[in-house]
Amino acid sequence: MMAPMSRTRFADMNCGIAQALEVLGDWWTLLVVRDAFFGARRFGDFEKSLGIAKNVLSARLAHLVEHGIFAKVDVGADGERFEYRLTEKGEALLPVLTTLREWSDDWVFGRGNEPVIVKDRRTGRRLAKLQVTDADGRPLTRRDLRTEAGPGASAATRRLLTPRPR
Amino acid sequence: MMAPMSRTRFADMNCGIAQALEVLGDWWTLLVVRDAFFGARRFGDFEKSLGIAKNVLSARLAHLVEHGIFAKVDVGADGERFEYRLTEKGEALLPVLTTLREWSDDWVFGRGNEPVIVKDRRTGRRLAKLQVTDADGRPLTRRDLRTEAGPGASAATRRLLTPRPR
DNA sequence: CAGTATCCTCGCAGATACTG
DNA sequence: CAGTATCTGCGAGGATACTG
Repeated sequence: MMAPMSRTRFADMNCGIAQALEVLGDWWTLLVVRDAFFGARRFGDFEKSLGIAKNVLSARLAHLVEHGIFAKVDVGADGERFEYRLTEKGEALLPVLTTLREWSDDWVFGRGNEPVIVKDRRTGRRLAKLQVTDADGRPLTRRDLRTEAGPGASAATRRLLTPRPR
Repeated sequence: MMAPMSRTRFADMNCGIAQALEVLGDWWTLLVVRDAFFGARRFGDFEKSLGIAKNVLSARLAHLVEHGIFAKVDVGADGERFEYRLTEKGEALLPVLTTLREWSDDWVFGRGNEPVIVKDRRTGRRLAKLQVTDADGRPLTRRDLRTEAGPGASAATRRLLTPRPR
């Protein structure tokens, strides 16, 4: 009986998508990057906005630095203070986040307050109706759940990463 | 002493990106979707091309069906045969995969055979040099690792999901 | 404030045997 | 061929105490 193997690594698959996922696929990773686009720089920024455990955040940041997505920059005028800043490689992830948000806008929430109808592409048959509601069952619109872009984000970035006005 | 909590769920975060990751964030999920774009339809198609365990694949497919990304279509002319087909919602994920692939092309591999230089965005300082090599240390180009698009993929899809010719 | 060090626990995933 | 059932285990991630 063979021992169960550890998780398969995608790094040696012959596919750019798999490669990207190997770097970005962890649960928190893309959210950390998102927060960076929203202006988070310091350890505490990420910690507060994500509500992530310190050790996990530490590991994620190290991982992202290791892969050249963040630069750990010494800004220690007074002592040892660091900031995590997006590199060019990191900033190149903006389109990935943008398309994720767009997909979510269109398909996880409705664009306005109408539910999302999931259809089979060929037959056109309705497969599911998706509607996000509040605790009382009243439908929520995408605007009710607006992402808050931090003060550090540029106007252009904020526009890209916040939900489209219907 | 409090018991450690289970993994944080992103579903109730006020952010479309988090919502999308809640659906797509599992390790295999986007690769399964990718294979669907490449023409995979049957259980065995995914199993073979991904080398994924049966039960895991089963769970992933069920998850994707549940979220309306795949439709489980009965094509049982002879008996009980099913196919998993992308719905409209599923097909809308193509831009997500495309931007992931583009990012990988540009930043994980070099575009051609030149290594990727990771720079700090502001200072311009070089942080890392990335180069994919074979077992003997010889640099590989992105073309050496070409993704194979299956026969089921349309020409347009294949073009979008395969590496750019340098 | 910015982490590091521990401990703990479930969730994901691998292997495999089994069913129609 | 298309799964389901079961067992197993790594490891990501949560909580918390501690350090400069």
